[in-house]
Amino acid sequence: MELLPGTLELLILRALRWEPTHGAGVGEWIRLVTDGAFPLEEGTLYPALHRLERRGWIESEWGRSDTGRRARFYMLTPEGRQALPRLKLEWERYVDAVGRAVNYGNPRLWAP
Amino acid sequence: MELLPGTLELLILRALRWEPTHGAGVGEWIRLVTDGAFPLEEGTLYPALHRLERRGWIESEWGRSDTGRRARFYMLTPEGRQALPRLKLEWERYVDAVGRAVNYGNPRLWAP
DNA sequence: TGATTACCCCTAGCAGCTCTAGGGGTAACC
DNA sequence: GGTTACCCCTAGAGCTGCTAGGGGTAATCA
Repeated sequence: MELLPGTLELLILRALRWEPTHGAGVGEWIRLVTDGAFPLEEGTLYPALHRLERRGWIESEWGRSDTGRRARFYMLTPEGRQALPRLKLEWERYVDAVGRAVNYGNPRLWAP
Repeated sequence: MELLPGTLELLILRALRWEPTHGAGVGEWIRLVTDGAFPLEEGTLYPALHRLERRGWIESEWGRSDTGRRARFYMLTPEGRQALPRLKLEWERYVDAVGRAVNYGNPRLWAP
C-alpha cells in the first residue's frame, strides 16, 4: 500500500521522540511498529529526513551505530518537539473526519 | 488542512453509494459529513472524478439538478462498488498502523 | 427585460511527496 | 582478501492535490 504523504513526517518525529536514532533505525522502528504495513523504501525515508531537517524540526550529527558503522543520528529540535502533538492532533482529526464519511449512511436521510 | 492522496477516492465512492449525484453534490456531501475538515476545491474534485471514470469505477451522464441546471451525474459501476469495501479495509488497516505508531512507547522497552 | 447572482462544470500549470532504480563507502565476517 | 551486511544518498518519473483562472445557463431582482 502506498504511504500517504504527511503521515511519514509524523511517524519520523514519533520515532525520534526518545533518543537520537540513525536513519536506518528510524525506518526499522516504523516497519516494526506498523507491522510492516509500510514497506518504506530508503528513497522515501532519507529525503523525508532531509526535508524535516531543512524545516528545522530535526537535526543531525555523524556518529557510530551499534555495529560500528558510520551513521547520521537524528534528534528532535525544540520546534520538532513542539510540532509533534500538533501533528498528532491533526492526524486524529483527519481520521475522525474520514471515519465519519466511511461509516455514516445516506445523506438524504439525515441532511438538513 | 490538506487532503491526503487516496482518501479522496474513497470519499467520492462513498458519496455515490446510494444514488447518482452530480459533482457539486459529491463535494457538498464530503464537506458536510467531514464537518468542513476538508475545504475540497473544485480543482481537486473534478479531476478526481475524471480519474475515477477513466479507471472505470464510476460512470456519468448529463442530467438536470434539483434547481434545473445542467449537471453531470456520477454513479458507481460494478467495479467501483466492488472496490469500495476493499478501499475501506485498506483505510482501516492504514489508520490502525499509524495509530499504533502514534500511541506506542519507546521501542527499546519492548522491541524483540 | 436587462443585469446580476447562483449553480455547475472544466482545465493548465505548479508544487509536494513517494517510489523506482540506481550508486557508494566502510566494518564485520568467513 | 573477498564477500556480506550495514548505512547513506540522489535523480527522475509519476501521481495527486492546489491555485487560479475561464465558461455557460437558470433563477432572481431591479
